[in-house]
Amino acid sequence: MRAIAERAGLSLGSSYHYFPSKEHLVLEFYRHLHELHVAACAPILAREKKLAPRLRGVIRAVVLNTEPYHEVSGAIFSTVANPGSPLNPFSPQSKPLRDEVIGLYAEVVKGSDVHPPADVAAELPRLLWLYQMGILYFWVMDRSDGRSRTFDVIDETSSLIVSLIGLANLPVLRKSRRRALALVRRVAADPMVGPPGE
Amino acid sequence: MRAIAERAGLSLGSSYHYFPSKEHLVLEFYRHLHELHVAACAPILAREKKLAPRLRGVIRAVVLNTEPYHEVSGAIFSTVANPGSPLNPFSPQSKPLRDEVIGLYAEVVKGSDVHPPADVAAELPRLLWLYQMGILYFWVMDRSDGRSRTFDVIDETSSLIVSLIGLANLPVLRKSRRRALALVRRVAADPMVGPPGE
DNA sequence: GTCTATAGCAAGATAGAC
DNA sequence: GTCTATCTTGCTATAGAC
Repeated sequence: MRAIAERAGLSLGSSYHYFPSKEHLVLEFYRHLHELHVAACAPILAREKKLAPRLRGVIRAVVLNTEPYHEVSGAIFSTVANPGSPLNPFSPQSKPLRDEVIGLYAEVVKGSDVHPPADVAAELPRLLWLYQMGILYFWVMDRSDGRSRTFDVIDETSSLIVSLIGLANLPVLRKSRRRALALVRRVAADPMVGPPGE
Repeated sequence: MRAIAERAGLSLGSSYHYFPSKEHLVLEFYRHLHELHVAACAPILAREKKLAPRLRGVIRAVVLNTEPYHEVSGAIFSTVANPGSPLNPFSPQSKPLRDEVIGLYAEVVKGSDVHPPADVAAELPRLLWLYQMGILYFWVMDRSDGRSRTFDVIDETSSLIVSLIGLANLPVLRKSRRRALALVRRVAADPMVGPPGE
């Protein structure tokens, strides 16, 4: 809070005039990042119709957006990782924003040329949100120059995911697919992660 | 440290006679848990020859072992999640123990009836270690009675992983498999995660 | 709205007597 | 080896003057 107040050209005390607590401030910060992200994604989603570049572009945009805060991301992550924290991405307090992000990934899939089977389509946005979380975790740890490792991982994994979706209908994979999706549904029904609109 | 000293029937000051810092204590705690885990796995690995129950048993044993510390696991996780912390599971300081855990998963695969292709076999132990990390993260967040959700996830995912390994040789999956494993090799070469013996 | 000053707390670690 | 007492630091948040 001291560092933030200093950057804002304010005293520590004054910052509490604008935000009642650190948590409120950080939640606003999340929302700010998300709005930047949505704006950065708009041209990508308008231009690209193939799923792979859509997914790749949106995930790359997350990292590019968040890059200015990489230095402090470790500290943020430490507090956010606490299961009891309202800032935890799986917490009920984070649910409104989480649902918006999941909605963005619904748009990534819906506006693409890929039309997965209904059971896949139903869970895919949430799974892609989880994928984004995984990438962000990798990014937090990544100390490579220009974050090249993160971008490498994004390029490869996004391509792999799209390939896997294409293969999901193969008879040999169908049984595993059904079991995996049933599991995702069960876990998502948990109040900690929660379905939209609860 | 205060709480630990109290549980040990010591004063705070005295606890520093046995451990030079909190980090040293926690690393010892990790090692203690790992040794319990190895002991718990021995009968499972001696009895079971099929990969699925071996993996399932070993992962379940991790959770069962760690269950007494679930209440504080969130706090531990908070400090451990920090990329700069020596207690971070991906840190160089954690490497000796990490390699031992990876070795345990090498044993899980090696002693089983499944003989995956060489490229898969080379990276599988590290991937299973990562899988264990993911399960532990889920477990930290899990507030269900008796941790039933975690065990549900373990049962399903371990089975799915073994199925996927069995399918890895299918011609339709071979290309994705090669790309995925190449990526894992590249990332594992990173000093943050690091190959054994560096 | 903004400031300074400080309350209040928790934590890691140390000093020095016994 | 163990204790008590304390240091030091870092943090969130508030009080109250201007």
